[in-house]
Amino acid sequence: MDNAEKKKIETPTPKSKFEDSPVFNFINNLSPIEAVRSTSTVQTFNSLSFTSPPPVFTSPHASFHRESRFFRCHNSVERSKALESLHGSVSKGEVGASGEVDLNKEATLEQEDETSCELPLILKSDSQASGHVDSPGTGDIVTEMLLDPSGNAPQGLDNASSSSSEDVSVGLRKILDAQEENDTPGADAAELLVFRSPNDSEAFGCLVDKISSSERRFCAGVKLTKQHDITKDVPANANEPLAVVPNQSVLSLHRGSMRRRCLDFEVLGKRKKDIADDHQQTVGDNKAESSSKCVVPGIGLHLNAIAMASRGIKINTIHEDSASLEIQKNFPGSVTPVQSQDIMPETLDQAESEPGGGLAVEEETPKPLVFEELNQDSLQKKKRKVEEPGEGESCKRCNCKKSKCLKLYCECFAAGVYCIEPCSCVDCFNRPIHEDTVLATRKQIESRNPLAFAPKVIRNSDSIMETTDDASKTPASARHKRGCNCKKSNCLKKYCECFQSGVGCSINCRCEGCKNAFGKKDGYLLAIMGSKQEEDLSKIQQKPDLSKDVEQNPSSDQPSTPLPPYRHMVVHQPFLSKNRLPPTQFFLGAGSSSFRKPDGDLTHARNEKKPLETVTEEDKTEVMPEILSNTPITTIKAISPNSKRVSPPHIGSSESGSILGKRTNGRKLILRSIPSFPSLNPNQ
DNA sequence: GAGTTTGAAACT
DNA sequence: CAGTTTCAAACTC
Repeated sequence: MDNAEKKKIETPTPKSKFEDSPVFNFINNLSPIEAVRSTSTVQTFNSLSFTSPPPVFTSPHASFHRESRFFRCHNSVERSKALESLHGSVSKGEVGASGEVDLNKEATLEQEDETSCELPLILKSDSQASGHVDSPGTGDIVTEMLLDPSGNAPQGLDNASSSSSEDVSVGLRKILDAQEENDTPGADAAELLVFRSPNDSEAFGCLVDKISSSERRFCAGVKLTKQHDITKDVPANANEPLAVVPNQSVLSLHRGSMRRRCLDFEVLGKRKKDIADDHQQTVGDNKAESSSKCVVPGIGLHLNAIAMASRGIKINTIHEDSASLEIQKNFPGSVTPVQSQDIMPETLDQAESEPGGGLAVEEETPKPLVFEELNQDSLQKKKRKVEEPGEGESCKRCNCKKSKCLKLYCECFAAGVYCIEPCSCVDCFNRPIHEDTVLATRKQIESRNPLAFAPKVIRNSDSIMETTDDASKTPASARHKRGCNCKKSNCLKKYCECFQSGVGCSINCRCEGCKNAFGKKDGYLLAIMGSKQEEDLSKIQQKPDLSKDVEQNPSSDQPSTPLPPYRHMVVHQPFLSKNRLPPTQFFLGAGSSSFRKPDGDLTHARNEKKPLETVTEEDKTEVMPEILSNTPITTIKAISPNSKRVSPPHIGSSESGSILGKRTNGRKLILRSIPSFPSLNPNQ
């Protein structure tokens, strides 16, 4: 059935024969839904087919898809099993099998050819889909599904599923074949499909699903070996990284996550095996291995990586703002997963691709696509430069003596990354070799505290800038999840987690004598109080639709509106959804710097942004963030004349719990995540 | 680099 | 939940 159909489809059949051919039957079988599917598919292809990875397009999409995909991976052991089984079947298919396999293989090969070039993984898949008109429709569907599981894919699948489940398996086989075939891009693609998600997921991770994000981080395992292989394959000469650079860069952009050194608990299957192999080979020289990992500057998937990345970025951005410089220095940055994405991929790729790889701070951020600029030599030098002195900074390293790096005391472990060579830990168990142990320990810890591995800092987009221009410059939106408990440091040293994260203290803090430069607890409280009052007033004065207000806010919002900075970021990263979540990233990236920017800049940014985004989107984003954010804005009065946006919820009560608002809290979260996704497509 | 301080994490 | 201990980072010298 499938074969016949596929062949028919592939080979241009005279229309006259259609009636007789299976194709005809196939067509007949097509339901109205099918038509819809094709339509959607077409759209997808069109957009995707445009090889040049429009940052805008890719990132949103990618992140979007990845997220869902990742979840799958994560949630289901089945998946790994399925993959394994499929994997196993691959060989079988090659040997024996049906035409399907052959076809698939061919397709795969073609894909490789096409994709092996410079196209980002995403594009690879895309190209596959779009490029192969003749390829089995099912295959396309599968691809589509994989690429965008959350998006249109499901529909396509449904339709496809009607044809048969085999199709799906075929599609998977394709991927697997590619992978098998090896380190080549194809393999990469396979991995990408699976692993890219973590990255992006992080991006989304923000407020909506912290927990999940934390897990994702952990899951975002990366097989360095593979990566290296990829690198080699791309250029004819492996020894000449230079040639590779461009390609890698491109690739890296889209699959930065892969390169991260992370704990991968999810997919233990093949990758795990590989890792184990690697380790066995280098058991004695764990260091060597780790070093390789270490090479990756941003390695740490998680907070660490982010922080590092953000640092680089920040430094650049920060310089602009002299005032903020000091603080910036002290604060590596924020910890937002999202941000990492932008930065990390490149950094990682570069670093990895290059033997000496270090962290090219300057290049990474600002100009993601400019790989050519990076001269390998210079790059290496830079990296080394950065690495050496900053090693401590660029890479998280622990110094654990007794915890075996299996407790949250260990920064690496807490960040969800494996310890690497540079770590000075003793009896470290936080190594890929002990993956099982690590996993078990992690679970144990999570059982105690589900949020143990969640980001410590929650950044809300909206509130970000709510602070006024004020000196306090408190990143209103960003707050430490649990708050600090400082007694003697006055929240002015890195002992204080709030301070360390570059965020102000909040109600959650139990600190004494808080003088947090990013925002005092008192200020926070006052802000809340003030906001509440304002809100009340506003409510009284304007009882119109809340929804209306919310929507209006974005556009009409006062300078006080936090959005601006946020939007500003958006420009670079066109995710609508990100707007909210990303705030974090934004926040971080610009991190502290962002909020420090002069109002003028902010305003400007706002203005610029507005045009870019649809009002709707903003509205959505706007509303949500507010709700979510506890943001205490120090100068609420000045800020929110309208007081529309002013967080009604916050006002709810002086206490954090109440602040969020009973009703709003849970509900808001949901709204946020859901609406944003759909919106993305339309914009694109 | 060693020693001290600090506060989070872990334990009771 | 509170008190205590353990731990490693941050800090100081």
